[in-house]
Amino acid sequence: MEGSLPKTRSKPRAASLTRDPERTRAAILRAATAEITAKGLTGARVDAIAARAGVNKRMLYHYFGDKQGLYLAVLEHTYAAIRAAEIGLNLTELDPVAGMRKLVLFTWQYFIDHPEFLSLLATENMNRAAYLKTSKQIRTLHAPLVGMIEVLLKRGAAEKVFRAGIDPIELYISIAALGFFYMSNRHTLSTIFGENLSAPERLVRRGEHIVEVILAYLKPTKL
Amino acid sequence: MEGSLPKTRSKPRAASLTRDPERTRAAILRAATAEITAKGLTGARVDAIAARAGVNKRMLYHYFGDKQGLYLAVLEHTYAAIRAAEIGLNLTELDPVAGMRKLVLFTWQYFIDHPEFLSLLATENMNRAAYLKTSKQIRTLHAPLVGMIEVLLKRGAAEKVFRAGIDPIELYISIAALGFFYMSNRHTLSTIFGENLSAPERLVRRGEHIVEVILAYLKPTKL
Amino acid sequence: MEGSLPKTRSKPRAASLTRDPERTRAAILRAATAEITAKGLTGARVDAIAARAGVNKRMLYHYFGDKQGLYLAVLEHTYAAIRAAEIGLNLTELDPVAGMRKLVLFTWQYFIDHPEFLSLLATENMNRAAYLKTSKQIRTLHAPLVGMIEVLLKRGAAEKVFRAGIDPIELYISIAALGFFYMSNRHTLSTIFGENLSAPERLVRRGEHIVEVILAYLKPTKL
Amino acid sequence: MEGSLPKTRSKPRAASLTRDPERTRAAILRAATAEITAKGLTGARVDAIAARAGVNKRMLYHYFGDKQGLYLAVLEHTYAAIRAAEIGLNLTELDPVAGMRKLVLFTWQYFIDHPEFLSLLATENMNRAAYLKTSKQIRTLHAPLVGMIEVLLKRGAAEKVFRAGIDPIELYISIAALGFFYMSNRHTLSTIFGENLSAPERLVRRGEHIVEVILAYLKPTKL
DNA sequence: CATGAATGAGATTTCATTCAT
DNA sequence: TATGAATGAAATCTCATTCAT
Repeated sequence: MEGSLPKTRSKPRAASLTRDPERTRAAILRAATAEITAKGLTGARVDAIAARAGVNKRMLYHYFGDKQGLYLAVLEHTYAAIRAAEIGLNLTELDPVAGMRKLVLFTWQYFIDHPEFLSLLATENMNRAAYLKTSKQIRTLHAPLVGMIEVLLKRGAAEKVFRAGIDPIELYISIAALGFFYMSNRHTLSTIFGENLSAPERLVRRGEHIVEVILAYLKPTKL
Repeated sequence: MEGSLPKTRSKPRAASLTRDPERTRAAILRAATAEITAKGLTGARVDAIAARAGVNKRMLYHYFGDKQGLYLAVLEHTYAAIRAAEIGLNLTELDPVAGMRKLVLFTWQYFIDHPEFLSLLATENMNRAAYLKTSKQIRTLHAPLVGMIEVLLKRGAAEKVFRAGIDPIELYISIAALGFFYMSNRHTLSTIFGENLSAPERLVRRGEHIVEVILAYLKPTKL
Repeated sequence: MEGSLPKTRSKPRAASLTRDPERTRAAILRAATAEITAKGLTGARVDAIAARAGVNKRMLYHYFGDKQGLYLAVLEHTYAAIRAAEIGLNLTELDPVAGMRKLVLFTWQYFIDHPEFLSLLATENMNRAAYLKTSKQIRTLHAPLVGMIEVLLKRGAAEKVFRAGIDPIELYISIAALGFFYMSNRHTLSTIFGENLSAPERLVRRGEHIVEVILAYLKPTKL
Repeated sequence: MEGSLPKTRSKPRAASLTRDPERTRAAILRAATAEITAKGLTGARVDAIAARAGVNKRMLYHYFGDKQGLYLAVLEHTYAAIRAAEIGLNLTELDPVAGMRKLVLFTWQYFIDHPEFLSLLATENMNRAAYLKTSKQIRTLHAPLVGMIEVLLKRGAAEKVFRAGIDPIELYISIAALGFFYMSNRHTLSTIFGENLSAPERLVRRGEHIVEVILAYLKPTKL
């Protein structure tokens, strides 16, 4: 009978914290992202990642093969995140100036919110993009972005609010550059200029500056 | 308390070829710069640096204390080099627009010519500028640069060729950003945009673009 | 920022024989005690300790952090051993004179049997007890010893077989001194006096001498 | 003429600090004694000795051959010093009790004043007196000391102030032990007993204790 | 006599990875 | 699935000693 008094209790198994493969995998990935973006690929320690994830070291190898495999997983996961975020941007429904402003500010805010993305790009560039080159999806994923910018530029030129002949890739690199460099290099810049560039109000001011620079560049020259 | 006489060590052999401390120090610094900028601080190997410099490993410790001391020396030396080059520009003798153009193009060309500078900054920022903050010279090293830009901006405003109220630090960060990001991230950018951003003629075009962006931003708004 | 994927390391081979953490830890501690007491802290070699323990060198760091941590463990373990042995004496059940005699002879025999204890103390005193001072257990470890001696002295005074007013710490230092110095300095003493102080019968005679000295000191002065 | 105005001054040679072999040798010996007694033989650093002596490292090798030779010189010099001090003790002119008291207090005070002597003995004993055994003088140097004690003991026995049948070597070892151990182990003893054994008034008290212990031992047993 | 740069051997410590349980 | 002890290779750093100047 089920309702009877307990006799000898069955030895309870040690309460394994996870036993949930998905959770374990996710915890490792999160820990690895933090560790690798903080210390770089060679600086990151496998032991530290396992400890941070609260998981046995052996599990890293079980799920990701080796440290390099873990790095690739982190990279893919991080890129996937930014792609997902970009989907929500419906620039083409706005007027050209408002659309451009939105793109610029979105990009800037994304860098503020995702320092791990900046770190990872730095790491990957030091690596001469060795991994990224092996990815087939990456390339096609950026076509829509360039397309969106092209549409904005064309409509802006037609409406005489933008100059004609702007190269969308050159422009996008500049939009990214103005935010990326500020955020990725804010520690050295703060040190050499003796100013705290990470202060929230300073970030707002930087965002406005970037918008100004980009819009000034796009503005048609008056006769 | 220490017992047992030490084993007599084996006799060292023939001494070095140089006996020229300055040369040795410089060779180590050069080798360390190359190795550290290629592999990062944790990725760089002390053995590799010594081998590249053609000196005994022991010398690195003799001259620089330890790996971190060597890294700090590389960092200071690299920063000093760009700031020294900037001083040689003599911008204040030119008219404001020409002076600004010269500064922008110099900065851009410097990044092209000194990829090690870009790498080192990336490494140091991953470290949250921990080493740079310990350097006492660094801060004063940058005052002249900001001063030069201020002079240019003031004279440009007086001559009505620049807008008034431009923040020189904000401006310098943008000048640097437009070149730095392009060069430091050229591997990933080339991959995602499917264009070889390292081609010489492409670099020239980027330089012109940066000048355009900066000058458009500085241009006074017509009424 | 760290670039360049790490070289894949060569695959480790067959694992150890034991897989018995307690045994491994104990083996390392035993080997370290032997090596450090024979050569001193700086003279002891980590490689030699690992070899003597029959374990991989890496394990020393796994269990004890570093060489200093290992030294501290040796120190604590060695002190704990003598204090534990003392507690087993049950002195308080004997009459005062017999109890004191037993304590003196026990202490003397302990020094004969544990030359590593003498060496370790010499090493640590050269260090100005720097390591011992960091140990939290050590202090409390000695309270029982002093307590035991106090009880003996009080009972002896009450029974008029000991003088009153004896300081237990001063007394214990003298008990230890008379044996410790003889054993720890027996090599130089044998040399300068031209007598083999390590001969078994000589050790017995010394033990009797120490008992005599201590009991003469404790004896109440007749009027 | 000597009184004329100076013309071109002869280039003054850099003011070499020493150029005085004896001074240099003595400085090295002093520095080596300090370093070796503080850190032990293996713990002492050749560089540190040279720096402390304010002398070029090469000089150590010039004067003493190698590190081991330097150790031997330190040992010899230190022994020579205690021998010199003992010469002034004219114990045999005093009455037995006063003479014994003087010997005990002299020995105690010598240990207080010469901690380097204690350290060196500890080091040499760890070394199993390997060096001391090679010295031919050492042995004969201690005969007078033993002789002095024998005379005191005999006269004391004759005058019925000392027991008969005391072994002078056993006694001397005890006299030395009671002071040596206290001083050489004062760091660990202070730590485990939680009392500052190095305080000046504490040292005075210890001296009195040692005298008491020794005289109680020598006292004839009343019938 | 004096300097200090240079050396080779070897010390301690770190690391990604694997294996017994 | 999960644990953490164990491993070999290689990293950083130290040291007594020698040599060119």
